[in-house]
Amino acid sequence: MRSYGQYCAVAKALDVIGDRWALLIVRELLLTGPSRYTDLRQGLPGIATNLLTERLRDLEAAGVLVRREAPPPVASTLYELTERGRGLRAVVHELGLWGAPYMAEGPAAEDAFRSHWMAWPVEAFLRDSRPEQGPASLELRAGEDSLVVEVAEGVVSARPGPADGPDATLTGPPHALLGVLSGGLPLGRAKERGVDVRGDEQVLERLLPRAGSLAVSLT
Amino acid sequence: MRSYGQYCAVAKALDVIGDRWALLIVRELLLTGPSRYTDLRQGLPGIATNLLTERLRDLEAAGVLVRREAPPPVASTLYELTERGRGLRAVVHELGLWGAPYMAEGPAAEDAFRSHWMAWPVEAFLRDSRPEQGPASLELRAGEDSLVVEVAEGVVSARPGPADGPDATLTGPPHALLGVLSGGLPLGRAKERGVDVRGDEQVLERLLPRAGSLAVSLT
DNA sequence: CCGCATCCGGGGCGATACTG
DNA sequence: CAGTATCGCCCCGGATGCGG
Repeated sequence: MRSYGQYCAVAKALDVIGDRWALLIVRELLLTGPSRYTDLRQGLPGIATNLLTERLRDLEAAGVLVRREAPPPVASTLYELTERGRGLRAVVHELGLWGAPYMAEGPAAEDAFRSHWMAWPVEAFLRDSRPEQGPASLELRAGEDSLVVEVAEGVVSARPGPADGPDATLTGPPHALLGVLSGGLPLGRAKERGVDVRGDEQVLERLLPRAGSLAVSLT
Repeated sequence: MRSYGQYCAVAKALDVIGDRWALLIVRELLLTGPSRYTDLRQGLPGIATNLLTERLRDLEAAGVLVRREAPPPVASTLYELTERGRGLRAVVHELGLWGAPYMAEGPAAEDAFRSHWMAWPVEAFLRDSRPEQGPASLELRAGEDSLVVEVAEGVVSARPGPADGPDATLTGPPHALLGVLSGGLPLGRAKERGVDVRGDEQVLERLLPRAGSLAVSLT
């Protein structure tokens, strides 16, 4: 992008990651780790292929990410954040916090959704209230893809799915699932809104926040 | 700007403040408080007047800022952040932290600079090491305009200048002044680089960080 | 002087088609 | 799978004009 031409740290940052789609590419790499071109495209619905290529080049030139050749038998090029790129975690996190209220309205008619985007609310909202219990896993499905939430020794983590024999599976529309994650939508009401729970419901009780306990509600 | 069409908090945030110049307008209002159109233009060198107008309209429609009619005898319209707009402070702060390393290289040939942009490094870097002493003031000048730093009872604050009888005045090129503020450039070397100190130099010793004590150096 | 509105050229962006 | 090529459009940038 054209430089703002201002000797100011905020302007200099925007010179590098202020381009359209740039921070969303960083979001994808933060959420999913090293990714192939096609995976990035999958996680960035709406992006034009030439723009994705151009941004990847720009961000590589700026030292935000690197291309890496995966060893055989995969034999594919991977895009991976550098240390400098991972330094954008706080920026993306604050943007997500600020944008969270817009999620309460529910998706616009044409909005796309990917389950792995829930990794951010999962790590922001979910806590292990029973750290003395053994490890457990939970699969979230809100469309084609899925997200796996794993908890062990008090630590909650998320990664793109699917899960291998999860203790529970939560399926439903994105808005309802986010409502459940944020604690604003009790499980009973969520079921009325199309959320389906399979497996051990106690995993949910272990992880979910209490209603109204958070500053941000996605209901 | 055109929506990303993604049901994700980060994308929704960028739908609102991802437009070019939008976050820099927020930066200005965070730094200087309620401002007139002309003052904003002064603090945003390089912006086209139609774009400033258009962004102000967009941000007003989004609830980030409000227009307010100043009472006589000023009789001017003021632009002011809403509570929601002030919520962007953390976003701008993290962007500044991430962009700070680019300041170390010094300004590009065509970079503009405004003294009040130093308000961010001032509040990020300066601490009152002698809170038992009375209030003091310091004026920073790096061009036409100036920034006033005031310290009282351990609290350091900054506002656009000029100062009324400051205890000390620091004048010089932007890069050198930032080096002094960040603690990476000792005052002796700074004087070799064109920094001029007038008044009570002890005010500086009271405020400046020790060399190397900060994670970010602007030298 | 302040606070815009209008006009126009250029380039970034978006959608699709195509290729090694 | 991982891009390249093409093309239309709209946003952006710079200049100018203009009413209060």
